[in-house]
This record gives sequence, structure tokens and C-alpha cells, in this order.
Amino acid sequence: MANITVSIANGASKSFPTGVRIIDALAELVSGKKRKATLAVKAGEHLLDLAAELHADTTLEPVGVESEAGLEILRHSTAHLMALAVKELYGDEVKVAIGPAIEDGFYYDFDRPTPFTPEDFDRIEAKMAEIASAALPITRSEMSKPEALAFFAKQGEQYKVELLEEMEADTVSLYTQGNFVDLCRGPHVPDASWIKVFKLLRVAGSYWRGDEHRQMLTRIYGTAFANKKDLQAYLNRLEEARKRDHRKLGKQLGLFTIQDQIGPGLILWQPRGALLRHLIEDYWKDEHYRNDYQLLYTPHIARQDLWNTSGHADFYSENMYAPMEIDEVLYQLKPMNCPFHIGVYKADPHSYRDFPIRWCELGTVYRYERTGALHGLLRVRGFTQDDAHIFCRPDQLQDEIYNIISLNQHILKTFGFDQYDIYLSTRPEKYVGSDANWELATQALKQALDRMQLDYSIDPGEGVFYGPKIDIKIKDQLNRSWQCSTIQVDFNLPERFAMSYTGDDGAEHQPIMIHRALMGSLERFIGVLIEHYAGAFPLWLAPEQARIMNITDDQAEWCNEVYTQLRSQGVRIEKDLRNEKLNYKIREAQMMKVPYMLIIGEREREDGTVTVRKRNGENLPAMSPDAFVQLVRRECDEQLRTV
RNA sequence: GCCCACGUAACUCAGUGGUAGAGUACCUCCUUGGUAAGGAGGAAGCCAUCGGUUCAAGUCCGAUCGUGGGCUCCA
Repeated sequence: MANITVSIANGASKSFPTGVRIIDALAELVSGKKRKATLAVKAGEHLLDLAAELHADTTLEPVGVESEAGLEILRHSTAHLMALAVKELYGDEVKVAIGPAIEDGFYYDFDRPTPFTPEDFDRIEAKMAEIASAALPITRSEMSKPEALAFFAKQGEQYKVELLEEMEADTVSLYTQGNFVDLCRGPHVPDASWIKVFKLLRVAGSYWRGDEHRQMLTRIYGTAFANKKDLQAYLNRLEEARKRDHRKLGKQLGLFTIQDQIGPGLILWQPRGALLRHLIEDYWKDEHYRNDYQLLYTPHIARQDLWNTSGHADFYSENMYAPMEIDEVLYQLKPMNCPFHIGVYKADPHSYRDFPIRWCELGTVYRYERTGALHGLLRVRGFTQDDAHIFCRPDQLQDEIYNIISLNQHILKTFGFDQYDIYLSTRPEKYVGSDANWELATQALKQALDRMQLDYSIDPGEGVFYGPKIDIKIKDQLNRSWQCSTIQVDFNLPERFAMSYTGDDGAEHQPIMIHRALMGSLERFIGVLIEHYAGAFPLWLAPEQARIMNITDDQAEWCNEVYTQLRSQGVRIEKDLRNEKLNYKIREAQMMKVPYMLIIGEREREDGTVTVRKRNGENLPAMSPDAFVQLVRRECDEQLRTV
């Protein structure tokens, strides 16, 4: 990426490629007379060089710290500061592994006989503050690789030794702060006094080098900011995310439950959640019929033989549940829908004229997920994919991909998602299918994306062994990314199942198969939706669109009349006729995030009207029940309007 | 699966070795009140499960199951 933009106090500024020492860059900018420079580092690798070498006669303003790259440097330095504090407090008992800056903060991995717990945070933070206030300088030095190896070996830092052994460089850079010397590429802030606002957040386990067969380390996560205000804003954002947590809202709004007795990762949809899901499914089916898809239904189990043919019994077995025996034949629960759709394909002979065939199914699959991976609705063991398989000729591939992406965009947009990160994954090292086919499919994916003028990044070699794919991550209200949509070309299954069609030349050919899911799974998608909307669903999706409530018992009859009328006209309305104060009823409806409250007092009963209170507290003038039905229909139509 | 933490009433939580608690929800009664909690009373727990230590275990120890934060893996 990155150029370094260096600007100085007189306004001059220039970009340099990464790797240029800032001191050299400055020399170019500063004509020799004026040595008082202010730095703005946009993307920096060598800030410390500058700090170290300009210290004597340059004032370095801490402007960089507010920039993104500056924050990264600050956080990286804070990770080091934490390691220093830990070393000072716990000495040789602790070995240090690695400690980078990450999005929103930093972490450092430690190896300690008894892992850290949050109770240790106060002590470590206090030590960090103490070191920081002493403005202990952070200095950069270099060593040859053998020197560095000997140095860290002597200190007993086996993790650093291992890192060094794998490095190719002849010389490495070290950063020294007090007694703590760390192997590090840098850059860092000039001294610890720059680190003023920081906080340790949580401990977690992590494998050394991310390898589950190796040593488990204790990771401490923390964050640092340029000022207290930014830290507070960050903490508030975390708090906001916690409030939106779909597990919490799912319970509060009565959407779904997961129970020990049923089993982990298995979702029970409660009435409100089931209604929400039903609305999404109906919408999904309508959109698919409208876009020339046909709906399929297929069973949940199949003979093991099927999974042998498909190859899942081989390469996917660790995700599949154990076989069960039925009439002395083994059957297995399905982890995927594809072989069944192929079964439908094989029920009839096919000609090139049939294509494209677009078959979709809300197919429930079961996959074994390790207990530690399970997470609310977002990672479960039984889930329903909004699956589809498209069979086509090579010349139709690009159009089909294009159509899938546009349908995807249309559907996602309806749910308020219009920010995506798109990844195109290309051929991995191990693959099936011919090079020519891979090229054809990869180009088709690429051209479809280009045709739609979508930005995407390429993940080289990250495709599945059976074909290239496009993954789309959606961004929610809090700018968090979620992997939902996936579009995969498959050269494997048509081969394994010997699928064919008769071409215009009268010969048999193999169709191209595309797998795709737009929402991914209903479980995950609804989990994301809950957090995206913070449980306050738009009217068309709200399980309860309106709640009618009386002020005194005298209006109960009129309430019942309106209730029955609106129900019969398709409004999802509930009633609250309890002997409670209006305040109390409003509060409850409000907490259930019901979009409209219909308030009925003496006035409304006499006039035959309803007073409408919106979820945001706003009141609409009294209207007839009919007018309210129209209002609901109009609003839903607007929300569903095709873009 | 791995590391750490946690598991007490339907929910949110207090209870650190000596008779199981609060608020909310629920039920009953009073109250009929116009825009986010009216009042009184009542019922409700095998303290996740199993085992151990102890005169005595919700509390200490171990195992199992489950949840959370991560790691790894993924729709």
C-alpha cells in the first residue's frame, strides 16, 4: 500500500514510497536552514528513525498519533509497554511471544505457568502508567541475525529465537525500552510518555503461531488512543454493540432460544422469531420466482453411498454426523443440499435448450462444529441455507453470475445492507478440473463483477478445490463485517455424478454447476439482522406491527373490533387490554420495539378512530382504522419497493 | 477441540463453610389512570449434573454438561 506523506511546518509536503528513511525525505524537504519540522505521518514505517535522528534539533509534534497510522504505531508501542510492565512485575517467569497492533487496539501473547486473569490488569496498568510517566525512551538498534539469536537465547526467550530462526534477513531491528529488548520491525513512538490513554480489556487463549497443535499462550488484549475522549467513544461503541447483541435481544424480544436439553447449536424459534423468519422466507421465495428460479424440497438424510459419490464422506467427514443404520443400510444427515439437487437433475434427461436451470431451496443442513466455535445464531450446528444451484452451459456462465450478484444486491439492500466487501478467490494449489475451465470460470466471475462496477479484492489461491468463488461480506450499522453470501463454481460434482446434457451437436456434455447462497443461512442472517436493526425491525419485517391498547375497560369492546378488523386486513396486530396504566402499556410495547401503538381512550371510542403513536415517540393525528391499514400498507410497500 | 472465566427463581443478579436473597416477570386483590414502571399481598429454586473433602458445601476440590471471551475452523 502505502506512501509516506511528509509535511513540514512551512506547508511543504511530499509523498515518498515506503522504505525511504524519513530523515532523507526531510532533508529533501527542509532546505537546510529550517530544522523545525512538524510531521504528519499518513502511513509510516520509519517514524522512529525520524524520532531517533531528529531528536536533538527537531520538535516532533504528536500530530501523527491521531491519524490512523499514528494510532497503529501508538498501539504497537503500548503493546511493548505492556510487555515491559509484565516483565518487570513477573520477571523470568513470563516469556514473551508476539504483540502487534490490531484494529482498535493491540495484544501481546505471553507464556506464563499460571495464565493472567483480569484481576492482574490493575497491577499491570499501574506499572505501565508508572513507566510511561517516566518518559522512558524507546530506542532502535540493529543486530546481525546470529547476534540477535545469541542475545535472545541467553535471555531464554524461546519464542523470539524461533521467530528469528525463520527470518531471512541478515540484520534485524531491536527496540529497547529500559530492560526490555524486543525483536521488532517498528516503528514506535520516541518514548513512553506518548502513551497516555490506554486500557487493558480482556484475556484470551491463543495458540503459538495460530497452530492448534502448539503451545497455548495467554493473550492480553488492550487498546490505546490519542486522547480520553476517543477512548471513551470506543468504550461506548463496545457498549452499544453489547446492547445490540442478538443473543440478548433474541431473548428480550422472544425471538429464539437455545436449550441445554435440546443441544448446543440447535435453534428453537419462538413465535415472534418464527414469524420474522416466515416473512423473510416468503420475501425470498417471491424474489426467486420473480427471477426465474424454481423451488425444490429435498430430504434431510440420504444413504451414505450418496456421500461417497459426492466425496463429502471423504473430504467433509469431520463436519458430518455419524451414520445411522436403517434396514441394514447406512444413512447420514446432510451437511449440504447439492447432491439432492443433482438427484433432481438426474431424474430427467437434459438438452442444452433447458439451460439455465435455476433451482433454489431453503435447505436445512447439519454440520458438526466444535463446541468452542458455536455462537448464538451466528454459528450453529443445524441451519437453513438459502441455497440454489444453477446448471448452465459455459457460454451462459458470466450472465448467470451477473444475475446472481444483482439479485443478491437487491435482496441485501431490502434489508438495509448496501456496504460490502467482496472477495474473489482463485485457484488453490490442490484442485480438480481442467486449467481451461478454471480460467473460464475465474474470468466469468471477474467480468461479472467488473460489469457491475463493483470493487473487490482478490484472494489468490483461496478458492475451494472444486472451483473459484466470490464471497461477499456485508457491513452492518456498526461497520462490522459478516460473511453471508457466497457464489461458487463447481467442476467436481458434475464430474463425480456424471451429469450430462445433449448439446446442439447431438453429443453429451457436462453442465457447469454454480452453488450460491445469498443470506448464507437464515440463522446467521437473522442474527446479523437483529444486531443491524438493534431489534427495531422495519415495519414490513416487524413480527408485531402494531399493538392496540385501551385506557380504561370502557374501550375494550371498540379495541376488540379494531383488532379483528385490522387482523382480517393483514396487519400483524396484538392487543393489550389489561387493567394497567397507559404509561405501563406503552413502556412494554416500546421495549418490544413495536413500530405502532394504537391508543384508544374515550375520544377515540366516540369518534370511531385510533390515535397512532410511533416507536420514536411521535404521535400521528387520530385516524380511522382503515386509514391506518392504508398507512401500514403504504409504508411496507415503500420499504419493499424494487430499486 | 484448546486456554481463561462463568453456571443461584421465568429474566437480571447478590450471596466466600453454619436455616436460600433482591428487583423484574407471574398469580390474587385494590386502583379505571391520555403517551416509557400506580399500590398491597402471594406463589416460585435438587444453587447445572455427578463425585469428593468437612461435624457442616450454593460457597472448597475433581469430573461431566452448558455458556461467555479468544485461538483454530466456517454459512
